[in-house]
Amino acid sequence: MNRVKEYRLKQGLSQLKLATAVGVARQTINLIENDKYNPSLKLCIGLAHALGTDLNTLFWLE
Amino acid sequence: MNRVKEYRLKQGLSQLKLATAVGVARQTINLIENDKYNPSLKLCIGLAHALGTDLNTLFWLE
DNA sequence: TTAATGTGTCAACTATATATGACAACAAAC
DNA sequence: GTTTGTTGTCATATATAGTTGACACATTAA
Repeated sequence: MNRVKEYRLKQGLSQLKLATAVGVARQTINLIENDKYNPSLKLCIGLAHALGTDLNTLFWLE
Repeated sequence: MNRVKEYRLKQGLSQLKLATAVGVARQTINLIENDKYNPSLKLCIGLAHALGTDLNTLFWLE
């Protein structure tokens, strides 16, 4: 589980807009949001920046 | 850049011990510490747990 | 109705994270 | 002066992250 979808919607972005903002394919965002796989650190950092937040907020769920 | 080496030494662990604690090869730890590549989120989370810290501390360097 | 837009998913491909095995070089210990 | 542990690095191999193109199914607007 992660909070990518929550923060994406908070910013009013579609999967496609977030994907192009971050330089990946739309499917990649979709798979991450649905926990279908395991993104790279570089992509996680890109997502955190694009969504105005940080790694812990998006991916560190204790 | 990341703080994996710093926190590994803080815990008195060798690359090998950290690698086996986290379930990867020693070379993988070595490459991450020397910024030779881009680990997966799952591995980053494993490292954070093994080193008693969190994602932001290890990988969110602003 | 038709046209957009957003999402979920599939198949096939390419790029790269990670594994395995090995070697050199150094240090500390014996 | 040779063992033992640690690190850096190489080369080859495999698993999987991420791409591209496409389709179905909604919802909303014209």
